[in-house]
Amino acid sequence: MSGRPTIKEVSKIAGVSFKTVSRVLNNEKHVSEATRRKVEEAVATLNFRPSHAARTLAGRKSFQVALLYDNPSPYYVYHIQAGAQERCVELGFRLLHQPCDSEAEDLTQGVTALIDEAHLDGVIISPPVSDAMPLIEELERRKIPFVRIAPGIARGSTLSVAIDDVAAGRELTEYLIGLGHRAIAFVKGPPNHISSEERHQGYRDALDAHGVAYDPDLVVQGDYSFASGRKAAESLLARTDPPTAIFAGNDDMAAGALAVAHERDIVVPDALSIAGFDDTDLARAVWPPLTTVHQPVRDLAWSAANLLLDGDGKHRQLTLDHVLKKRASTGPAPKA
Amino acid sequence: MSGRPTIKEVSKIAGVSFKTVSRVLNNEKHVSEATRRKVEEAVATLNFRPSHAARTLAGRKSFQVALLYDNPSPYYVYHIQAGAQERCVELGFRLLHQPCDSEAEDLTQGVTALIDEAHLDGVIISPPVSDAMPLIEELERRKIPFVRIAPGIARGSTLSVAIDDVAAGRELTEYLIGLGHRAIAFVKGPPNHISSEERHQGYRDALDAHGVAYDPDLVVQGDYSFASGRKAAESLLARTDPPTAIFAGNDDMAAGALAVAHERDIVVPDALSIAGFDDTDLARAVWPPLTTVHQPVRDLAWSAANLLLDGDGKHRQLTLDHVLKKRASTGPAPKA
DNA sequence: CTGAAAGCGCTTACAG
DNA sequence: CTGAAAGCGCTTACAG
Repeated sequence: MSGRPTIKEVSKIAGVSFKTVSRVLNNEKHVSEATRRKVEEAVATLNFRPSHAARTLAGRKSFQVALLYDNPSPYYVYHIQAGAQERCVELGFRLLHQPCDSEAEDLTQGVTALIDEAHLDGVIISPPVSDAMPLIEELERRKIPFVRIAPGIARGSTLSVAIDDVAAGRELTEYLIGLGHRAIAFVKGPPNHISSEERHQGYRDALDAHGVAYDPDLVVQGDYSFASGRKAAESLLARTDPPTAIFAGNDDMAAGALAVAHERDIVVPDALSIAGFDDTDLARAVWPPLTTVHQPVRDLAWSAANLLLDGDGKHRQLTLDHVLKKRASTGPAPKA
Repeated sequence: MSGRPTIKEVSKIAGVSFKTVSRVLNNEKHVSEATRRKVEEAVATLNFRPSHAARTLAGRKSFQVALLYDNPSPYYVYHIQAGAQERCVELGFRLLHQPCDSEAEDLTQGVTALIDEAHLDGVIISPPVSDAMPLIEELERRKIPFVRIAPGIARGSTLSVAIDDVAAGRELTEYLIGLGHRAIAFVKGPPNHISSEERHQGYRDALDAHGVAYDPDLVVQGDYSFASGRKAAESLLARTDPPTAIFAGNDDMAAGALAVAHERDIVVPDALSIAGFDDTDLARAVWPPLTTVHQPVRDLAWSAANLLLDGDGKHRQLTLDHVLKKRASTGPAPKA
């Protein structure tokens, strides 16, 4: 039914055996330049495309890897996909985008099913799935190559790419301290996102280093959503001694806090400084634009794909640079 | 090397021929309940997963479709992916996420290559790729099943799902007119997004219907980006007779216009009303929240997948409802 | 309701 | 440097 030409038809036109066509397609050595050229011409003439299914079935590689994600942030997912996709295509691999539920009972089963069905050559795992330990352990047991993006737990010897969330959290906090702030609140992300815990650790480290007492009442649980940022800000600003600065674990929550400030006519940054994390589009779209930490999301995924498919096996853990972005949502602490 | 069990091993354990196992896997009729049960048990015991490559190669269906997208909006792409993915998985299909360049010379060639390599059963095409006519025509020629999301051109008899952008643009404009605005600016999206042209048409229709003169100087070209919204607002507000309302073709541009207003201490909505389109997360994250048109992005993609894979062949064009969201970024026109 | 044969379009050893 | 045989793990006709 499908008029797709096959390797055999190509071989007929090129006047060689179909095995030779296969060699050319796979860029094998030991093919004379003349033969190679003839085959390439025949391929172009027929507009031949090798069947991926046939290659996968016959060969020992599928040239397919999956990207696992479970993240409510369109911005994050979009850039993770773009970076991973770019590097995979460059290296001749297809990338399957696989949403999943990192908390689900059957996460491991679902992923191993995909691995088997699709004969996957490897898996790229973005947070928070990158910290789903039962899955990670099963992949190690089955010797499936994988790479983790921003894993917080047991980074160990597995392939991984991340930024230094602790250092970034510390830098941002130190910047706020430098502006004169002492009552600095922190809004945490969901517990299964280890990065959030690390940013919180950096916040504590900075307070300690500068002799500012850590006040647990100024640390509020959020879930990385805009709504949770609103809620956190409302509870913080309801205090008799509200903070002069709010450091939210990501930009969405910072935007939520900012909306609360606007509603209450609290001028940012004059009366209240607000900072986020990630430097998503949102950070530049709100007013005033958010002071935040730029995270190279796309590069993280690009590097992860590169490590998985084209790594040297030696450099197994990669740490990329982050950048503190000072914008108008933060300013000197108001005089008491 | 891979210890994957095959259909033959399942058949041995179940005590039937491997052909019968195939029947059970494909939910064919004419299998006794007892036999079916035995096979299913064997499948569970071995944790058997059929090889997708083998099924594709042997059968005439690959149970694979691709989603084509070329859209700089993470929000839009994320929800399009989620909706299409959900319905595909429900119907037993795998969805390949395929970014592409709708303006590229070799768009058609790239897509047909994917179709051949992956033996695709169909294609879901999101805007602006859904209006790349050379591609659409080639798919028709090759009789590849496809469905277009929000196509503007030649909707014709091809499968498609959309909202009524003209009506939505008209409603939003009428709302602004109802608030007393007469000098209403419109910021257009990029020319290859036909939806933008249609929203603009709705804007014109509303002006006409209410006897408001159409002023071409109040229509500014943008490209759906935040930055272009900023630029548009800057040029509009530099006029000696600036508009009292700005209707931006999407939320990102509206957010850009809003930022300009903030910078210049123009109070929104008291001195200037601003409206967007799409109702992305951004619309609710900025201050004041944007009046906009809610577009059921996820449903559009879900319905597109459904039409492609489970349609009745009769209802070929689907129009989903939009909703005007009145929020705080628009208000009565200031008294002259 | 169930089965034995052929074949999908490639790659993998193995030869020469 | 090139080729003939076998086989990957399934589905498709064709039988009975």
